[in-house]
Amino acid sequence: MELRHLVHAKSLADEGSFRVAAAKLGLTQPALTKSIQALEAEVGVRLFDRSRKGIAPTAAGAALLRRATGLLDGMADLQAELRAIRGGRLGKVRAGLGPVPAKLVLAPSMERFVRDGMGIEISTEIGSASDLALKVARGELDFLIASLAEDLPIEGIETTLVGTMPLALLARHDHPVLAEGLPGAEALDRFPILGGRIPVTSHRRIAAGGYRPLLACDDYDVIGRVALNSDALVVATPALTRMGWPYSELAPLPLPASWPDDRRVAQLYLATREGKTMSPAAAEVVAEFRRQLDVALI
Amino acid sequence: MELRHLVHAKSLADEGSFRVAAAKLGLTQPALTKSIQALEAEVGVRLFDRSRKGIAPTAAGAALLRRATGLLDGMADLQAELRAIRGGRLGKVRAGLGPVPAKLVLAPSMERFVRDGMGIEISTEIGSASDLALKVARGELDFLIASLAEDLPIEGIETTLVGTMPLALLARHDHPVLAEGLPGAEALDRFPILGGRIPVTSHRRIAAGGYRPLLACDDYDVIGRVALNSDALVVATPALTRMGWPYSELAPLPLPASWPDDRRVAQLYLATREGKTMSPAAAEVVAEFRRQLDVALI
DNA sequence: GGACATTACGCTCTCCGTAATGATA
DNA sequence: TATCATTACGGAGAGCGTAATGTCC
Repeated sequence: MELRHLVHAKSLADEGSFRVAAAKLGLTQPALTKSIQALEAEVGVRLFDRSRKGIAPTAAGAALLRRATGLLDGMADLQAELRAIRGGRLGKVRAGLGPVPAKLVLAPSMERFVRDGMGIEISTEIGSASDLALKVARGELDFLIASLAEDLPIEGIETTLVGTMPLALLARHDHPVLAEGLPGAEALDRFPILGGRIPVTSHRRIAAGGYRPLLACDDYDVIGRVALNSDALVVATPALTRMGWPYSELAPLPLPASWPDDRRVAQLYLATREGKTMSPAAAEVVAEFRRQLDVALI
Repeated sequence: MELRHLVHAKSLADEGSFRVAAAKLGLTQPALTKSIQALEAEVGVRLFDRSRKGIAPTAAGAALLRRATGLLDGMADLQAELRAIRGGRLGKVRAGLGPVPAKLVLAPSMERFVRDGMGIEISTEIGSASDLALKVARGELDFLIASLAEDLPIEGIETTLVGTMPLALLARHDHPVLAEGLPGAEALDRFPILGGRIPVTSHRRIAAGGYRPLLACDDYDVIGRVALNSDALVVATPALTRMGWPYSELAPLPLPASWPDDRRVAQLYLATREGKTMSPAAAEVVAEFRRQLDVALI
C-alpha cells in the first residue's frame, strides 16, 4: 500500500466518481480504476461500491479513509517542516562569536531575525576564539566566527576565511597622542595598550616588537570604557567606531611603521565541525552574520 | 516522498550503516545509497552525515525521523485494521431476523460470538419480514434472514435462498388431536391455528383451502405459550421443538393432505441491500447464522 | 589492502495513457 | 445513444542488482 493509493482513494471518495476524481488527480479514468482495484486486491476487501448513482465507500473503505486523512496530513506536515528547514526558516542554531565579530554583527543581525519573525531559535555564545573552537569541535556549537590564529589548529574543525579586519590604534578624541601627530614607536611606548586575548605566539611576536598589551580582555565594552577614561590605546579594527558608544568616542590612528606585519590585520574565520553538514538554519544565520560583517567592514 | 523512503531512512538511522541497514532491508548497499540520495535530493536537505565512524542524522534528518516513526506506525495500524475487517473480526453489524430464524439461530450464534470474544459489534432486530426488508432497503440493516414471500418483491434488495423449513402442526403433548390419530382437514377445523404474520396473498391461499390462522403474531414465545395452555395448533417448523421451552413441550404432527402445496415448506431468504458490498464482519455473522440454521434444520 | 560508500549500467516490473469493450439509463 | 466504468495492450520510467570505482583507515 502506497501513499498514492491513499490519495487516490480519498479523491475518489470526495468526488464520488471515477471520472471526476481521475481528472482532479491528473489521471485518466482507467488508471484510477486500476489503482483502486490494485488497492482492493492488496487489502483483500472491497473498498467502494460502484453504482450509476455514484461511488460510496464500504465499511472497510470508510475505515481506510478515516485513517488515510490523518496519514496524508502527517506527510504534508513533514514536507512542510522539511521545506522550512531547507529554507532556513526553522531550526535551532547555537552560534559562537569572538568578542569583536560579536560587536560588529550581533545587534543588527538579531534585529533582523526578530523583525522577520522567523522560526529560528538562536543562542549565541560570546567568548574567546580558542574556548569556542573547542565547543565547535565537540558539537556544542554549530559554528564559530572569530579571529582564529592560523597557528592554532584545532582537531575536528574546518575553517573558512570570512573577512579581514584592518587593525588600528583607537584613542579617545582628546588623547595627548593626537596632539603629538602620528604615533611613533616611542609615543606608543608611553601609553598602555589594550586588546583582546590573543594566542600565545602572537603575544610573543608583539612583545618581540617591543609592544606590550597591558590589558588583554575579551570584553570589548570594558576595553572601550577604559580607553575613554584613561590614556590607554586600543588595538582593534576601526570599524568598531561605527558601532556606537563607547567606541564612537574613540578615533582611529594608523599603526606605526614598526608594528609587526602579520599583526596589521586580523583574519576572521568561520569554523564548523568537521564532517558535519550545517543545518540550513545555521547556514542562514551564518549568511546573515557575514552580510553584517561585510557591511561593518566595508 | 514515498513510504519506502521513510522506511529506508529509519533503518539507516537505526543501524548506523548503509551496509547493515541495506542487509536488514533486503537491499544491496548501492540500492540503499541511491534511495537515500534520491530522498535527500527531493527534500533538498542533507539528511545524514556520512563518516567512517558511522552515519548520523542531521537536524533535518532527525526531524524527518521523528515524524516518520509516527507515520509508519499509522500505516501499520491501518493495515492491521483492514486485515481485521477483512477477516470479519472487526466491525459493526446490524442484523435483521424474522421471528422463527431468530429462535433458531440467535442464542447459539450469540453464545459463540461472545465466547470467541471477537471485535464485532452486533445489534439484532427481530421483527416481521416485510418491516425489516424495508429497513434493509433503506440501509438501516446490513442484512435480513427471514421467510420472505417470493411474491413480495421489495425495491432495492437482493435475496438468496438460505434454507427451506418443512412445516408441521405443533400440538401440546396431551392435545386431543393426538388421541384422534393424524389430523384430517375436519379435525383441524375444530381447533384454532396459530402462526406468524404472513403475506396477504398467502393468507388468501390458506383461507381458500379452508384454513384460518386465528392468531397471527410475530412473537413465537407468545404463540408457543398459548399453544401450551389451549387447544390451538401452531403452524411452524418442527425444528422449533428442539429449541427449548415452550416448544419442547409441543409435538409435531404432519400437515394434512389437503394443506396447500406451496405452504408445506417455508423458504428462508438472506436479503441484502442492492449494490452494497457486505462488510466482512457482516458476512461473518451471516455465515455463523447459516451454520446454526443448518444445524437447527438438519 | 580491506572495509566501507558511491557511481555506472542493464534489466525488470510497475504505472500510466490510448484504445477497445462493456454496462446502464 | 450517451455516459460512465472496466479491460486490453503498449511504452516510459523507477528501482533494484551486479560490477566497477572511489575513499579512508
